[in-house]
Amino acid sequence: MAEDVGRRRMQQQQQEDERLKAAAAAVEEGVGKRKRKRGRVELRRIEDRTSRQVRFSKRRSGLFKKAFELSVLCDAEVALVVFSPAGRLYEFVSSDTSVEQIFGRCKDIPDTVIDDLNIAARDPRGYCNIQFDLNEQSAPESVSELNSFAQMALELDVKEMSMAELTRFEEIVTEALAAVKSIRIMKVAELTQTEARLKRDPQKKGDNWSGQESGKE
Amino acid sequence: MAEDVGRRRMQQQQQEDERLKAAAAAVEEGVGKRKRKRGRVELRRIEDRTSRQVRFSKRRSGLFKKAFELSVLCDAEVALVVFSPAGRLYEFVSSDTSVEQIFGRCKDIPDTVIDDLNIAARDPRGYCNIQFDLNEQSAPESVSELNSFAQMALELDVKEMSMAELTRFEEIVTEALAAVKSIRIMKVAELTQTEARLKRDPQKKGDNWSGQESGKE
DNA sequence: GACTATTTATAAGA
DNA sequence: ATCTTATAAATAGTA
Repeated sequence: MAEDVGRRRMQQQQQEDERLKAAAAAVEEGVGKRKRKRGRVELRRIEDRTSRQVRFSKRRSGLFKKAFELSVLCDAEVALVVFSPAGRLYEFVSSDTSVEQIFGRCKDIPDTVIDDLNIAARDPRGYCNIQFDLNEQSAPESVSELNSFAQMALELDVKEMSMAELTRFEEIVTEALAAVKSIRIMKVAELTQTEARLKRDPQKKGDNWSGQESGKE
Repeated sequence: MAEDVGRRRMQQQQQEDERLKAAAAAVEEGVGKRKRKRGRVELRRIEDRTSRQVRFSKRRSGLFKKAFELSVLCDAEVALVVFSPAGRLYEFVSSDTSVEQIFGRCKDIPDTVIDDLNIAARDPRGYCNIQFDLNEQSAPESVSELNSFAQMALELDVKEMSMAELTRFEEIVTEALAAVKSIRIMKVAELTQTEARLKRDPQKKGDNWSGQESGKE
């Protein structure tokens, strides 16, 4: 790590820190009604009805726009469905196929959790789910998973979470558990075999774009 | 950066024009030196393969983040599926239901086209999908477990833990997961009951803004 | 993956 | 809801 580089990062990091501090402060003083800076929002359910409605409208627009742009720019198929709290449904599909068709394609493909945002990736061809490959870091960023969870747990009151938050939280904990298990198993293997010499041919976990991509994505 | 304050609208319009002109110019002069300004992109399929891949990654991340934020902030159900050009599938679902379930809900609702962005809205009024009727059970007050775990996760470096620590940690996470699950289940039951009650007494909604929205369109 | 220059998105206000 | 403006985020291009 270069020192000067770290200095640069401080700037961006400051924003994160501020958010964390704000969240922590909000938790401490209970129901914060402080005057936040414009544009900044803590990631939790908006309590005020009107405000929530407005934000829903705006953000929904933004989300659909983004989805549309992604589909055009990158020639990707995108299907997006949003239920408002009132139960109204909004949907977007990039191609001429229906939502059901696109989603029907999901079924036969096994899951592979990719990151901490509840994104799962499936590879339609040659999916071989490697559970624990001791030779590799099968739990690469899982630690960050734990950290994000821990952070979330500290910032939010679990009992006050909305369904979406709770669901998300549960997913994170699930991932965290998987991560811990994986880490422990690797540790066991490490201790058992002084060295990793179980090196068969490291199979590539399928390709997504050009065929040679290590790690995630 | 304050010289242009007060002319935002004009500027935005100008930017649009610039984009169009630039695009037209680029087309005219063929493959010129099109050194586009940063951050600006014309809305059409990116030809360069590598560039397309990079943008896909970045924008996909952004899109999923937005989807997640919308689900949390506005307590909305969101289902998002993206197929990369290579056929890899990424998906996000906000609630505890599967993608298929959420999209299954779309079928019986008549469409209403909203705008030119292929967004359709459907009003679910009149159909029922309540499935589970759970009786509220003992609330697992193991929230403290979660907090202790969170604390632990933040203070300790998971990768540096001893076997004993790891094992203990795994236990805690397991407990935490159980706690979160039961909390969420209870919440689901809660919501379900509320929902059922609303179905009977449509008068006393007051939980979302459906009343105001119902007149729209 | 990181670094900025810019553009976008959007939270408050009016 | 609409428009404006200040700020925060996203991200295109780069090394």
